[in-house]
Amino acid sequence: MDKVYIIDAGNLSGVPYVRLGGTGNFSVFKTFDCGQCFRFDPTDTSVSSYSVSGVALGHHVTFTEDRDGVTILGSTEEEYKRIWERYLSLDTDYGEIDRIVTTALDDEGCAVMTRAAEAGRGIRILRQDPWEALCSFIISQNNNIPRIKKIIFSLSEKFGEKTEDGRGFAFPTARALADAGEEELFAMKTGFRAKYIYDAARRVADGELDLDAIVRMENYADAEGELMKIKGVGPKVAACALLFGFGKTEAYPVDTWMKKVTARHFKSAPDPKKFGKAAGIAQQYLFYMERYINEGK
DNA sequence: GGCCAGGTGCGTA
DNA sequence: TACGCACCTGGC
Repeated sequence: MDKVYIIDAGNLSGVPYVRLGGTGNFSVFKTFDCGQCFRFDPTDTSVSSYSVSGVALGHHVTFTEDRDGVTILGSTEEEYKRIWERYLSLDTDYGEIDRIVTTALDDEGCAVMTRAAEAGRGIRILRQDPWEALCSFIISQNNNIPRIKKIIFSLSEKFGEKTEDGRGFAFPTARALADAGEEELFAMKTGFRAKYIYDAARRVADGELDLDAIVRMENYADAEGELMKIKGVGPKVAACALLFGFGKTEAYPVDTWMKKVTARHFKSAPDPKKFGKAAGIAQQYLFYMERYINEGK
């Protein structure tokens, strides 16, 4: 298992950067291509390197991978340790997670999971902001990724704070969206989801729903139940929010892709409980394998 | 022009 | 409990 370490840090025309080594088990491409996050776009896709840029946790950054490692442009060494190491889950031992994922099922299931883990190796579950994850996956329902991104971008542009470097916009707070009101949200092309976003924003802004308390909840069903009080939040949206924003790695979102992959490779759907806290990563590996197959590569 | 997209709520049996 | 169907919008 590779241990990620800082190679060096410095400034590039006034913009701070950190270079990381030991990133063999971290793929920028797969992490930002697996549909967990809607705020990053590819900015450099040349043969020898790959970059994505976007806003997370209120900061605008660029993540670049090449054969030497990963560079974070827009981050000091201090910010890496305080923010990005955790955001990217680079503090987590994925070797151990992969071991669980590939050994938890029966022989046939393990064979499938071994292939899935190979396909998805390098994916990291991002630790995103709880509110942003919740709101983003409400928007994602019955929707496609380009349009989800577009809606989130325009919501951020209109109701979010500008980032420090002035290159992007933070995701709007629940208070900002609650104050905007349902009609304003509808005007942002959110469609029938406007009332759902508004319901979520209002509950969070009013303190009726305490997202930090949900982060601290030990019991998954309790956390899921709390989120599902919101209109428009069912098991799938709750699972995505809990996995990508609330640190609940036992969450196992089942969507149309997962139904396809399950039907294709398993006699009967695997029981996510068997993966324990690794269920979310198992799900991501299966999901990624299915998308990879469908892209015909 | 109709169908579909990383679901959910609601009405009906 | 278990279905079927509508839902905003944009892209094909």
